[in-house]
Amino acid sequence: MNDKFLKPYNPQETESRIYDLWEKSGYFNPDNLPGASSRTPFTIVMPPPNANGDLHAGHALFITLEDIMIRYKRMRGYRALWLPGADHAGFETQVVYEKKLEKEGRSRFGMDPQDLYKEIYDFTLANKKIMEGQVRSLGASCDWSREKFTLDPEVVEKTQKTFVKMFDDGLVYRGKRAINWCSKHQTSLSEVETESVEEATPFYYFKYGPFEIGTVRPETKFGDKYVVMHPDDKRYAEYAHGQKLTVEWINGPIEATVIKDAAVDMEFGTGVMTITPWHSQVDFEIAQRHNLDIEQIIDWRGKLLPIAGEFAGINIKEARPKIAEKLKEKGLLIRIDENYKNVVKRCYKCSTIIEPQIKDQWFVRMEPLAKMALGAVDKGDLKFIPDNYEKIFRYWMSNPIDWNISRQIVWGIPIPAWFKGDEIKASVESPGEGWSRDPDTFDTWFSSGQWPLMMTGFPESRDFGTYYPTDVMETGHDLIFKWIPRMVIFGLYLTGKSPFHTVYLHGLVNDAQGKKMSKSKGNVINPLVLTDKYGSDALRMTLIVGNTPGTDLALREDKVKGYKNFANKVWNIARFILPLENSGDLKQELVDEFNTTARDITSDMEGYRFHLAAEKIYHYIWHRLADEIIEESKAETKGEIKEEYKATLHYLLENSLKLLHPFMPFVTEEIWSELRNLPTSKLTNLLMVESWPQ
RNA sequence: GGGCGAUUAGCUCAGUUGGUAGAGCAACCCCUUUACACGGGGAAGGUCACAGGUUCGAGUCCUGUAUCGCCCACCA
Repeated sequence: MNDKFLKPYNPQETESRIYDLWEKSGYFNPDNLPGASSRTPFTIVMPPPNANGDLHAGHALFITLEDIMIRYKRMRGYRALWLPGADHAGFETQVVYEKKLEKEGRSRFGMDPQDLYKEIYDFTLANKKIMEGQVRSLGASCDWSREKFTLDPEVVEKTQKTFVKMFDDGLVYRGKRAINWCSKHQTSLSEVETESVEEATPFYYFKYGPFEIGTVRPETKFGDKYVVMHPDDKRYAEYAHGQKLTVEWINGPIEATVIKDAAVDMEFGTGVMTITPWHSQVDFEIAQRHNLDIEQIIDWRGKLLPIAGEFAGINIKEARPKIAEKLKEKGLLIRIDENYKNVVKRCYKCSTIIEPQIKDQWFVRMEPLAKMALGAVDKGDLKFIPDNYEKIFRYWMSNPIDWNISRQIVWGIPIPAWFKGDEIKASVESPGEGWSRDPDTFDTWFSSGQWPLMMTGFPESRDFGTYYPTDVMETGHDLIFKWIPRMVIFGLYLTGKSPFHTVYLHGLVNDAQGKKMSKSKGNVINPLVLTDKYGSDALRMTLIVGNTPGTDLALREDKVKGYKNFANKVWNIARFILPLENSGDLKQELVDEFNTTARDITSDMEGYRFHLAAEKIYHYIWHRLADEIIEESKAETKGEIKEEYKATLHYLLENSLKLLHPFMPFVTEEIWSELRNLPTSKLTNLLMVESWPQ
């Protein structure tokens, strides 16, 4: 027996060596597995980590979960393929990079877009490399030979072709609509990139001619020359649609026009409102219905335009109280309701209040696509774990809002759209002389939504035939709206098949007190610090045991320590058993008992109950094999082992290592090589390709 | 305003189809016994949020209540 067994298990000296062994074996690529062509494929596409920072605890969790599934299926005889990649993460990365620029006293505004792109590209590639090393350190048995990046030229071109196809199919349109504008980041954002927070906002009642109007946004009211009420509202029956009135307003008298529209809620406020179509989707729709003038009041930086007269150039935040004050001086302020609660949208990155602005953008028509997705769920082609997420998915798909895919940032895939006067064309290459390209880039989810297709070699390749549709999509439950629907939609639209049959959603990894980790709270736990200290196997077990799908997990260091002790326990079991001669009969009742446990664990693995499987193998190894069976095997004479136990102990150790391997791959593989007395240069007979106990 | 989830031992959490409550850590007692002190043995600890209901039987199913958490939402 190797001398290293005389010392406690040392993950630091073991893990990277074992990982190299696996990687060199070539078995991460399932085409190299013994009998590959006759194996049934099992495929997982790794959610590509954003290549803009270190791996966090959430990454560690998904890498562990997916690696468990892949290792299990590989041992079960499947052609197990796990496809790794990295995401350029458009807006996310640009925000990270802008912060970096800010620290250096620089700004992206005024920079040459080409230079900026090049800088972010270098930054991202450097991060990507570091990140890949971190994924390896957690033991991920993914096929690096098939790795892709969302900005690989081939991926970019395919992504653009999808847009062109959707344009031809009438599924994308260029249109004016109220978009979510972040005045700090100078870009539009999709619905999922904003967060709505309820806030107490003063609600002002102003006198507007003969009417009383309510608003939370006096600063938008300069252009309000339409006063709208419900056609059935008897209180205002004397006023006719289209009637003109002269009213005294902020900067003097204006001519107001009465508009009757059913969009007005008679119950709310006074039942009368003035509209600001450029800065509200509801108002914009009313304006379109009646063919009204639409005028911008607030510029792209959040300052008032010349229409505001004396207030022009003032930031809207400062302008609001000033304008209210002026209206009060003019005797037009009736009262203020200070207790009004209003929902305010903010940029999910910088919390800047989102300003609705009307802008020409590309939108994806969601309704027909959402119907396809619902159909897949109805047919049972798409299942969710835990299953309550099906309801959430259905709800979202039943109320789809057209998706704005235009972003005014350089870091992304260019939208292949071309303009010449009023003409619009969609094509990857320039249509010719005189056409200018849309300067915008795609929302990052437009490319990551196609990720399962890209990773499997859509539209035609040997891989695509073999590995698409994939099997499981494992990701965080926070992506139930952001990512999952988009992948399902693109998969169904482009191939007619859902890109996966099962969606496994894990919860958030919180701090030891169960509180959400955040940089501002300073409670972020770096998983790599834990693996350095206790080993990756220990962290993996910590993240799995007791962690049910969809439920958040509190990451406690003492738990990690506990599983480091377990790794050492396994090590010492090996130390006890390995020197014993492996011969003679098996004790059938112990074998039967083990097999019953193994079947139970297998059933948990098949049912995605990894938290139970992990706990059961842990319990068996420590409290049954070590505490009881090994103790029983000791003879009266010191140092002697009962003859009839020897072969059985070998049997139980070997098979326990197999059951434990998906969870704790490093320590089990290390013991296995000693068990098989393998020279480290020999790459066959690795535990990772052994058969799962039946 | 809707929706979802949670409420089980001091702490963090398990408990698949209903059958007299489990783990890890912490705390208590004993043991340096020749695989392991990153260890072993033992003891202790819960009216499973509350109130009803279904059932021979409910932590597990149904209804309601309370508290906490998360998500969604273009009523000015």
